[in-house]
Parts: sequence; structure tokens; C-alpha cells
Amino acid sequence: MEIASKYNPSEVEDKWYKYWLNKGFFKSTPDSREAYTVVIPPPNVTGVLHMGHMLNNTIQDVLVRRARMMGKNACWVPGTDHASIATEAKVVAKLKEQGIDKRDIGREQFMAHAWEWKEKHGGIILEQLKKLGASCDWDRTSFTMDKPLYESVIHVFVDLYNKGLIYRGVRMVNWDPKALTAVSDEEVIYKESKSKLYYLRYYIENEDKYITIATTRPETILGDTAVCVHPEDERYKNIVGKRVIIPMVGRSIPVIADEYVDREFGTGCLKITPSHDINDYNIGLKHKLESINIFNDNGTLNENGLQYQGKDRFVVRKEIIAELENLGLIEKIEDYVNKVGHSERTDAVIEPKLSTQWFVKMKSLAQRALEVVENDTIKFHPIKFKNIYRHWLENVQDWCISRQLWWGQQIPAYYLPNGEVIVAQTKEEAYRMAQQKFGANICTIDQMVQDEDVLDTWFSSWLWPISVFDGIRNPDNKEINYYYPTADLITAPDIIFFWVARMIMAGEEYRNEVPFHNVYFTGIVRDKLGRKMSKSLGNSPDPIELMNKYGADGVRCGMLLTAPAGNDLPFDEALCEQGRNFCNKIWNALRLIKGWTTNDNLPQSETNKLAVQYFENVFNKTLLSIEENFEKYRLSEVLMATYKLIWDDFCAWYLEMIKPEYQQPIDKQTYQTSIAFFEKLMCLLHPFMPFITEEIWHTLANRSDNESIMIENMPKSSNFDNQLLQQFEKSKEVIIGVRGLRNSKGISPKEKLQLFVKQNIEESNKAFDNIRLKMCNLSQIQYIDTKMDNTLSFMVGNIEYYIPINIKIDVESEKKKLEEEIKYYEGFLQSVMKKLSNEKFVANAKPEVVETERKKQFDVTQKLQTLKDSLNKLMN
RNA sequence: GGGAGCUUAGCUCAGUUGGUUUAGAGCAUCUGCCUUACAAGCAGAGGGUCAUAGGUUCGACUCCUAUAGCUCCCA
Repeated sequence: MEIASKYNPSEVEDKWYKYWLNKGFFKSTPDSREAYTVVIPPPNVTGVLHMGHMLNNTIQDVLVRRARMMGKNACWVPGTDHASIATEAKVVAKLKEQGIDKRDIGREQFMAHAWEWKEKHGGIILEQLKKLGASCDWDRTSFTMDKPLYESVIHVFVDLYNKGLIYRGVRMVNWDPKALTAVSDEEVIYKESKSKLYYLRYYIENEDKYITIATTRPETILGDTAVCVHPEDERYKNIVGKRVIIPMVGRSIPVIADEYVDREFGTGCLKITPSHDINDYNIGLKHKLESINIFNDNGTLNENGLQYQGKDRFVVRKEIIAELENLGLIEKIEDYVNKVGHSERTDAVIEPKLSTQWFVKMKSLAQRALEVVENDTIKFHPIKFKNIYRHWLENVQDWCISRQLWWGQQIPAYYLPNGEVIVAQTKEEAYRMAQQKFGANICTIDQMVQDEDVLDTWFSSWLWPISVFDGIRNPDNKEINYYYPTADLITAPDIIFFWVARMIMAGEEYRNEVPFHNVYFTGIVRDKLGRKMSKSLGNSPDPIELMNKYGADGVRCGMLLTAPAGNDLPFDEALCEQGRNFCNKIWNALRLIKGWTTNDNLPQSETNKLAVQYFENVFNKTLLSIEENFEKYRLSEVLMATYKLIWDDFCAWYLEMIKPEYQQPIDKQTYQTSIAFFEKLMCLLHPFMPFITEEIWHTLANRSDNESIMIENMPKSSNFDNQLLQQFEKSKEVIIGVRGLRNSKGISPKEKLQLFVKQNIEESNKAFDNIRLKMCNLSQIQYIDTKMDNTLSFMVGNIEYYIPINIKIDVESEKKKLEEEIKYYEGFLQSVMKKLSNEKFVANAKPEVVETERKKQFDVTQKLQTLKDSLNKLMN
């Protein structure tokens, strides 16, 4: 059989993905097996695959494929969320190109455009996931605006409203002046920025004196309604109760006292703008101050903005400073670093704004969500996220869920002409309720107006593990009962509050059960300089190109080799290269084995028998650690163990041990066992590198049409003989010793050597002689009783090995080598003796610890003696 | 400002309740090899005062305290 010398992933990957799809291997329906469910963290429908998705979905695929091979009914539900702000922004921009304003065409037409956009451009990311090898049940693909999910959201809104957990209220919200909507606290990113602290003079009414206030936002003086000082601040005691004049504006406002003021900050005088700062708002409430709004929704100044009306807030800041400077009302300007809130979606500077919004009361929901994590009903990996989670939930604020957008679930609240509001699933129902409550003639149905706003996208996502199985609308259906709770959630830590916490709340509220048992937090993928990968920095490689270059398997392997849970992943293409090289290594092992011929009459040699025994044991030992690490979600360690098992133990040791002479046949038994080993290794590796393992599995044997490695049984660990493995390790050391001597003396591997073994203790590993002969290219191994002269030598444990050689021995360098070794072991012996000569150590330490120290002492003393003898001999 | 976490080889990380031949791995580096599976490879080697300073202990990478630096979260 001809097999190419280099593995070519592109030929293989498409082929097998199609095969899996055609055979329906990804599909899941409820049956008698244990369910293993994973719901995808729904990516933004407008999104394209980035490195974070690659990491996240690779991990999910690993877990899902493994579960499937362990005999569970694995179900991975894919889908996307509607991303109201991001998607609406894209649609608005597209319409704008055509000269259309969304207000002109109205809600219905806009929605039609949005759906059209979604159908055309949405969900690219799901197609890209297929290239990665994701084994999702694509028939289950869900979208948060699909009818069942949409209705679930409405149902939950009505239900929570009826339970008193949703309310409408006037509050200071985070206003995004670009997206023209409120956003939740979690959607505000505080960035450090260089700004200025302006010191402004406010003259006291009817006096010639002034006080100085410090502010970072001079444009808001237009909305000032008070100046506040600390009640115990001696500097200002005499002016409390007086009035001051706002510079330039000329309005007179009171000077009030409140302990909120930090006397150390600025001048200790604080201007109060209740409409535009959350703290000022609270002080305003307390002191019953007037509230003057100076901004339009888009961040320009409104009719309260004097001559600045219509200009942007940042333009106005500059102009006001210029004018105040002209008026001589600026005392000084200092550089100042503060944190400024930006919109997560649009990056616009957030404007605190007073408005009426819908909120979810979080306190009771939060309490239950905290409990199930505290008592480990849900386990976080790594565990450190428990702290962060607890801290947030203990200080949780109510959740602002209304968004001033159209793309999303429109809030099912209907306003009556009398100002009352009715919340119901449908307008008809709301009307009936209105009639019941206020009388049949309260109004006509057409006079009821539905709330203009839509719900926060996370108000859809928090239901995701339930709504994808229709468990809100039909809480007792077969699917939800079978698949829920899901097993594992894999997500990035930055949405622990947005999403993870809220899913837990929804799970508790609507299923009375947690939504998942384990949460695996991935790291954030960064570039080599440690920067977060982002479009604006352009530092993110295109995942599709990476996969074209290194193969999906190579990229998957590269990502996971260095991605312990919760740790950021400094991405480097070299990692993918490592993955690709690994593929090639496996590929060549296949070429080697497939190149052998078997001979039925050939009995299995002792060497091969031993080699097989060795690999069987090392396989089981490694498998055990792999199983343990999977339990702990230590995937990169699992992969590394598998990598070493294949590369080192299988290729470098096992295959070299059994490899027949060139063009010689191998005995059938060893051959078949080796094929079986290879198959098992591919099963172990399959969750990580699905394509190449499938290709190799199919090449190793003739398979029938419906077979696939992805539905094979995962090997299970069994007992292993640790003693045999230890003997082997010693043997390997001898082999490494011989190779090392060859290397340092420049002796070709082709040159046959003799090995003499001095047995100063009875320990012998003669059983491994044949393997040593082969691996070291030796002509013979002899056991002797006395030291040999004029040879190269080395020690393994306390056994000395000699290799006679007819090149001249470099006495000086041999001497130096011995002296260094002696020095090392003397130091070591000293440290052992220090312990043993310490009475307290001997008295207090566990007996077995003392025993090992004694053994060390004995061994090292012997070894030193041997080394010193050798040195003496060399000197004479 | 409040909280959490981190600091072990050039890089990325392991190091399980303190004791296992005076710290391990992968990558990178260096040396030698185109040895009939693989140069995307083989063989070998070097590389660490475990951030710093104290303390507890017979014994500390591991436990405690302080300091420094970094990261994240919250306000």
C-alpha cells in the first residue's frame, strides 16, 4: 500500500465530516441510555468565528465526543442568540446606506429587514464550527428569536411580573447614546482614561466671594441644582444654607451639606447634577432637589443647553471651558485619571440617564443561585470562580431588562389610556384583563398600546438550557425531562454574571433544578504580548486560515496543549505547528506498521512478548491518569499524557522494540496486537483530534460502511504491573546511557558495541537483554565480577556498565566527569546525613520516611565507593 | 477605594493532605545525525536561591505573616 509520507489534513477532514453527518452520528433522541447534554453558549448571530470560539468549542467537542464513546447518549445543542444591540446596529447601518431611517419605515418593516439580514448573514459561525469538527446535533439548531424560544421569553416575563419579580420604575440607568438604549450594569466597561479635573468658581449670591468646585464634567453645570459640602468641613461651615450662582448659566442654587462628600477630593465642594450622575441623583432624592436633564438621547444637548443646544456633549465640554476661561471663572485645570464607563457593544461613553425601565428583582433569585454553587450541586472549574460568583451575588443589583430597540422580544406590557399597564402573553388577553379590572368599557383594544421596548438579549439566553428543549412552554415534555439538567457548561469567565449566574437562577425558578452540573471556565485567548485578541487591534489570526494551514486537528491540539482551565491562553501559531507535527508523527507510525508483512509461521519472540507486555502496562497506567484528569477537567494534561503515550511510549519505544529488520516479516501475534494498540490509542485521542484518528482507524482495518471511531467504545483502564514498568525504566536508563556515550564520543549508531555489566548486587534485568541489544545496537552483553580497565563506563543505580572501545580514553575528561559526579553525590549524602543525625528527625518523622533516608544513605554510600574506585583506577 | 487570584527553567504550565535519590513536563535552545516510518524527524545535552524577607516545623515549592510586582472582578 502506498501512503503519502506527509499527512494531508485537508483531504481527510472534509471527507469524514460529511461521513459523520450523512450517517447521523451527531444526532440524539431520548432513549434508555444516560443522557449527556451540552448546550452551546449561543454565539452572536452576527458573529464570525474567533479564537475564543475555537477554544471554547474545541473543549465542548472533546467532552461530547468522549461522553459519546463512553456509551452515553450525547447531545450537543447548537444555536445563536439574536444579539439585539449588535444586530440592530448592523441593520440600521445597512438601511442608512440605502438612505432609510428606521423610524420612517416603522417597526414591522424594520423587523422584516432584520429577519432578512439574519437569514442572509446570520449563522456563518455555525458553518465555521463544522470545519472545526464540532459534533453538534445540527437538527436541533436553535435561535433565541425562534417561535418556541420567543414565546418562552414572553411567558417568563409575564410569570415573573405576576410573581412580583418584575417591575417598572424610574431609575438612573446606563444610557448608550450611540445605540440609543439603556444597557445593564454588566454591559458597562470601565476604562481608565486621561481626563482633566476642572476647578470652577461659583460666586455666592449677593456677595463678592466665591467657592471653587472641582469637576471632570464641566458641561453638566447646566444641570446643576445644588452645591454640596461636608457638614463638618470648617472651611465651608458659614456658607451652608446660602446660595451660589452657577457660572455662565446664572442660575441660583443652594449650598447643602451631606456626609457623602469626600473632603479630601478636589476642594471639598461638590456640584450636584441629579439628572446625570447616580450619586448626585441619590443626594437629589435625599435633599429633594430639582432635577434638570440637559441631554438628548443621542448625547447632544437639549433645550436646557442654552446656546449649546444640539451640540454633542464632548464638543460642548471644550466650548464651555473656553467660555469659562474667558469669563475668568476657571481657577485651574489638573490632569486626572479616572475610569469612564463605555458601552460593551458600541464603545460609546455611557451617559447616566434617568428613565423608566423594566427591572428584575434579583435578591431572592440570587440567593438560590448562590446556594447551589456553595454546596457544590454545581461545580466550577477551576474552583476560584466560586469567590467571584459569590461576591457578585451577595452584592447584586436589580437587572435592567428593557432595551430601547426593536430587534428582540417586545415587552408584553400594554398601556391603557388611563395610564394603567397590563402585562399579558397577548394583546387579546391583556384586553380581557383590562376589562375585568376596570370595566368592559375601559377602552377599545386598539387604544391599548404595547410597550415599545424589547428585552435584553440575556433575558433570552438565561433560559437557553431550558428553552432549547421547550421546557418553559411544555414543562413536562419528553425531551426536557430526558436532557435536562445538562451535564457541563463551557464558557468564558467574562460572562459569569451575564449568563452563568442567571441561567442558574432561571433553572431554579423554572425547573426547580440546576441547569448544569459543571461549569468549565476557559481562559481568554491572548496574543503573544498578552493582549486580548480583538478586531480593532487586528491581532487575531483567522481561525479558518489557521485550519487550512495546520488542519483542524492540528489547531485543536495546539489550542488545548496549553490551555488549563481558567488560565489565559497566550496564543502562538507555533502551538498549531506542534499539533500538525503530532499528526505527522502518528501518520508515519501508520506508514511503518502498514509497511510490515506478517509471517504465520513466525513465533512471537521473547523480545516482542516483553515489548507487548510493557506497552500494555504503560498504556493502562497512563489511561488511569487520563481518567483521573478528565474527572478534574484537566484537559490539557489529558492531551499531554496522550501525546506522550503515543509519541514516546508507542512510537519511540514500543515500535522501535518490535520493529523487524528491514524487509523482514513480523510475527502475526505481535502485529495484530500492535494494530489493536494503535486502535486504542486512536480512540483515546479521538475526542481531541477527531479527523486523523478516524482516518487512521479506517486504514488500520477494513471497516463496514456504518462504522466509525466516534461510536467506538472508549478503552477503560485496568490493572498494571508497576514492578515491570520500573524494571523497564531501569532498562531504558541503560539504553540512554549507551546512546549518551555514543553521542559524546562521536561513535556512529551503526557501529556495534559490546556491553559489560558489573553486578555488585544481585539485581539483574537479564530478561531485557535482547531489547537492549536491539535498541543500542550491541553485539553482546556480558556479566562480569570485576572492574574493567580502559573502557567507557557509566552507572545506572548502583550497577556499573562498561563499553570497551578502541579509541583512546581521554583520562582528563573521564576524571573530571567522575569528580563532578562524586561531588554531587557527596552533597546529596550530606543532606541525607544531616537528617539522619538529627535526633528529632529520627524520633518525629514517620518510620517509612526515616527508612527511605536510610536506604538513600546506603545506596549513595555504595555508589560513591564505586565512583571513587573508578577514579582511583583511572589515576593509577 | 473594596475584593479575589497569581509569582516555579527563555516561554507556557504541573507539583495532590509538608518528607519519594538536594524540583518535573511540553515548547524553545545547544550538539551530533538526511540511521529504509517520520528533518513536520532521530539521538543526546544544558538550563531553576521555587518573587523577596521573616516565621512555624525535625523537615517548607507546599503552612503563616509582611513586602514588591502582575492579573482579574466590583464601585
